[in-house]
Amino acid sequence: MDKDIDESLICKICGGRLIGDPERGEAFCEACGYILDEHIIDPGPEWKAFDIEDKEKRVRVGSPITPTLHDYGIGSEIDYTQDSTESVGNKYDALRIWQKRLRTSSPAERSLAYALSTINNLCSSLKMPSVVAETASRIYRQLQKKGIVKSRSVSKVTAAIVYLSAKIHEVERSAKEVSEAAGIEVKALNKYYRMIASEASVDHLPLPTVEKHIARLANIMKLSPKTERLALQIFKATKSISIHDGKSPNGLAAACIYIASVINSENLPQREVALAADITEVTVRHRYKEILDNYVIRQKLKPQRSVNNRDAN
DNA sequence: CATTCGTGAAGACGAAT
DNA sequence: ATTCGATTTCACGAATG
Repeated sequence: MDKDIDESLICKICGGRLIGDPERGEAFCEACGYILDEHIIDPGPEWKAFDIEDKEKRVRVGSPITPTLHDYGIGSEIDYTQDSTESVGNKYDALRIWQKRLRTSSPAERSLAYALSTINNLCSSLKMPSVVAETASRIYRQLQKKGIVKSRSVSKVTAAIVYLSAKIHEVERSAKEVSEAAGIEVKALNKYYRMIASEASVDHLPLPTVEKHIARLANIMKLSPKTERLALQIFKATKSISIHDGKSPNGLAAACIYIASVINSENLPQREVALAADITEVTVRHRYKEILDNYVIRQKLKPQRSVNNRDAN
């Protein structure tokens, strides 16, 4: 049964047999106890570059690092068994102590570890892609360095950071959703969000989001592609005039969808779009009335009647 | 009956003072 | 810090089909 042992299953130190799976870094030598690698190596892609920053930062070495762990997942401890019998053993004892201190003993590190696990929990309960948690973790580190998080509620700070991170990655959730998942007040979330958004060095929040709201709402209420396209069309057509200023993007998106559904005779109840957009029917009514008051919606059955753009400038 | 529409009062928020 | 204006929400009733 030894014949199917290949080269990689031989211990490089003593020539003994390796137990386990060396491909995943989980193997150790039967004879001398040598551990091939103490890390579990993800055999998948070593890193994913979501943006330029990631491309610069990630190196093609070692197990994938992640900002979501307080030591970036690269923590290791100096083995007690190795070298401890040599004359320099005391040196290693000292190193071991220092390493322990650096890893978990400083208050900053401890709170960081706690905050990052809070972030991870929040992101997973909101079903967000892992990149959101990673960005959130990076932001948290930034703010901790600047002393922003000191003496502030961890749950509120982390919630606000996740909220911001979701915006950055264009998987925005409503303030209500995030605050519920974090177990804090919506008002507190917004307060901390404002503070954090101004402190964190986030270059550009991705553009205004009415179009994205339409796409998101269309997605969650399973709108027909036809209606979604029409809703977008309506928004673009009405965008130029002043009626959109200062209105909530949600309301605009909901109104466009509602109008589109009526035109396509899908006739969604206002209640449904309002519910999906997390606003009230009244707001939907206001927006859609404004749009109808200012624009003539051309019936598609009689396209020859009206002209395309009555409002050139 | 369900849905839609209109309205005043009230809360929340941002801008201006 | 307070005031003011606009927006959104709530609560209600009426109109529509």
